[in-house]
Amino acid sequence: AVMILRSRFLDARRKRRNFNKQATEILNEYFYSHLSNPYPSEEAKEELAKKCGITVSQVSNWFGNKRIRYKKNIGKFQEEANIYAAKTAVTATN
Amino acid sequence: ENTNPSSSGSSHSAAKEPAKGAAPNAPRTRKKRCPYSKFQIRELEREFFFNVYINKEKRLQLSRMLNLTDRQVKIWFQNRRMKEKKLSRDRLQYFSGNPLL
DNA sequence: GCATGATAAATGAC
DNA sequence: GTCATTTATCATGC
Repeated sequence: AVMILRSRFLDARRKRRNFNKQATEILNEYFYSHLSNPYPSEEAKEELAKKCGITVSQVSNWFGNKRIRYKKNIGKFQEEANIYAAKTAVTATN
Repeated sequence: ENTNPSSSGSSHSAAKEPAKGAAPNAPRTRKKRCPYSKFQIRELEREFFFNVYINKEKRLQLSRMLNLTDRQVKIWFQNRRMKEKKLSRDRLQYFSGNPLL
């Protein structure tokens, strides 16, 4: 039984599964509302992890990938940026 | 299996700024990430198994054997220790609160 | 075929 | 030394 769990852990480590849409929404909201400094603190990471149902390491991975891929091609993310900018603007007015 | 560009040929091989002396205002270019070969990884892991912290002598010896710089071996051990720590955290999280145990 | 999450070299703060 | 990070690469999803 232990061996089964161990093997399950080992191959589950690198099996990649996309996050659900809600988690991605939460992460993107934070990223685009902190675009001038998209570096969440350790506490913010823990809170995001809890809300998204993922680990803190996964939050760090997501922001690392997001930062460099956004910087590398800002134009590709322009539409996405506008969407979340409008979304946060709406919530700010409420 | 590995055509390793780092630390090859010339014994002093500068790790950064391959540009010739033309530009004095060195725009220090970051060294490109170069994945190590299976052989290099095997030997590094073997040494890591014996001692997580490597001393200067073994570091120089390994760097010569694997055609890497001292700095590369040193950094590999640092990253490897961080990896081990993360693996421990993941293991703990995975097996904790598991009803099957 | 790229998008995406995870990992492997490399840097820098401290 | 640790450790968050940058960057490229890997592996998978779709």
